[in-house]
Amino acid sequence: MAKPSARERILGSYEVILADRGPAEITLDAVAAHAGVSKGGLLYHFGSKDALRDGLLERLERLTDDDLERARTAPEGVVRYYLRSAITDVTSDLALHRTTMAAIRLVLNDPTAAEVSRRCTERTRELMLEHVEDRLTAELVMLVGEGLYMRAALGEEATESLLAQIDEIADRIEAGAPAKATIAAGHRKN
Amino acid sequence: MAKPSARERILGSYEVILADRGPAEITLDAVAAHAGVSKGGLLYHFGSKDALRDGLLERLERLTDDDLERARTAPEGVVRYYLRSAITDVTSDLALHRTTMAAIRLVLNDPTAAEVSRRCTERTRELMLEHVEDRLTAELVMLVGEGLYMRAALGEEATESLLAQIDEIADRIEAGAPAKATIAAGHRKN
DNA sequence: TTTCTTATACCGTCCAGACGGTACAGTTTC
DNA sequence: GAAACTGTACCGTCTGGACGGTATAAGAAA
Repeated sequence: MAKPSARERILGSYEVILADRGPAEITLDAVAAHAGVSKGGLLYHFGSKDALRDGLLERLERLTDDDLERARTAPEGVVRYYLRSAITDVTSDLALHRTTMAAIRLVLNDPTAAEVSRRCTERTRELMLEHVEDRLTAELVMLVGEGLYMRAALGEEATESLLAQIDEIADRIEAGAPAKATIAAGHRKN
Repeated sequence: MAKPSARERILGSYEVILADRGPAEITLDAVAAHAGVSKGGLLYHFGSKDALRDGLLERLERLTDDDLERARTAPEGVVRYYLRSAITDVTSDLALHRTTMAAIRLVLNDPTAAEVSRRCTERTRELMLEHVEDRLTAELVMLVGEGLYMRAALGEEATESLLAQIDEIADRIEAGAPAKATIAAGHRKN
């Protein structure tokens, strides 16, 4: 990967600036400069700022699907895989994490772009539901994960100390879940 | 209450636009129009856009402190109070919620303003630590709450169905905590 | 083999409009 | 009569985006 295509580089710069400096500082000039490309060059690949946004969201969806596939086959199970990556990603340089951070910033800046992000969450939730005993467990795992992403987005230090406690977290969250066969002994919603 | 001062109205409009439409659409003109005030009038009260931001963050800090005081004396306990308001606030029109949403959008747009928000989180965490048995419990409660705020900020529908499950959520999270006192049995107060 | 054509991948400049902010004179409200 | 505005006019800067030009390489045509 000595030389990623200019297009990829531009998209990467877009993400980095979004994730590190926030939407307030994202301009075509800034992206072009960071990517080592002229503004004209940038506009050759992405005809508008909106196209840049669409490119990011597209990438987010692709990377998320890849990650869900990895989660599905993770030996530790979906719950622990999800929690682990929500914690680890904060410091790791996984492409998905950077893309996610950028997307969060983007969507919170301009709520009209929220659909893709919602779709990604929804798919994660579906996968989670297939792998836990009840709805509440899935909900809590998701919420803890979203909390971690929130912290990362707010620029708080990584909570790496949680890494060693993943098993305990998962155990606690699953603690009250009904045993395998039946769903929720009191309330079920449709 | 029939007529809040123009200053308060302006700040309110600033919050509403931030929370509903996002930082991308916040301009002095938009705020002035929404508040029913001329641009000159706006600038009379807030000499610059930054002053508007500072006003919001100041209000956030004040409302947060008020809320922490309420949490401290809530009969259901800090944990349940915190979870309940993180769920309820999504739909309720409490001033704190709107201010928080606006602040989240603001901070994620311009990370340099993150300090106040961090301070509020820190104070909440401290209170939480005083009222739970161990660190992990506090951490999980906070994370679930932050997850809920994240969802609200992303514009997802309120998870009101969780309201009925607050006790179960709290029980699960506290499940593995070293038992200093009876926790799961009933509401514990301090 | 040289020339012409076409496609791709850019560069650099320019411009209209938006935005933050200033200035200030006039008007209403307390 | 002061404080709290309104309204208008204006300025400098930044930004997105349009546009025309350039370099290069690969084929097709002569």
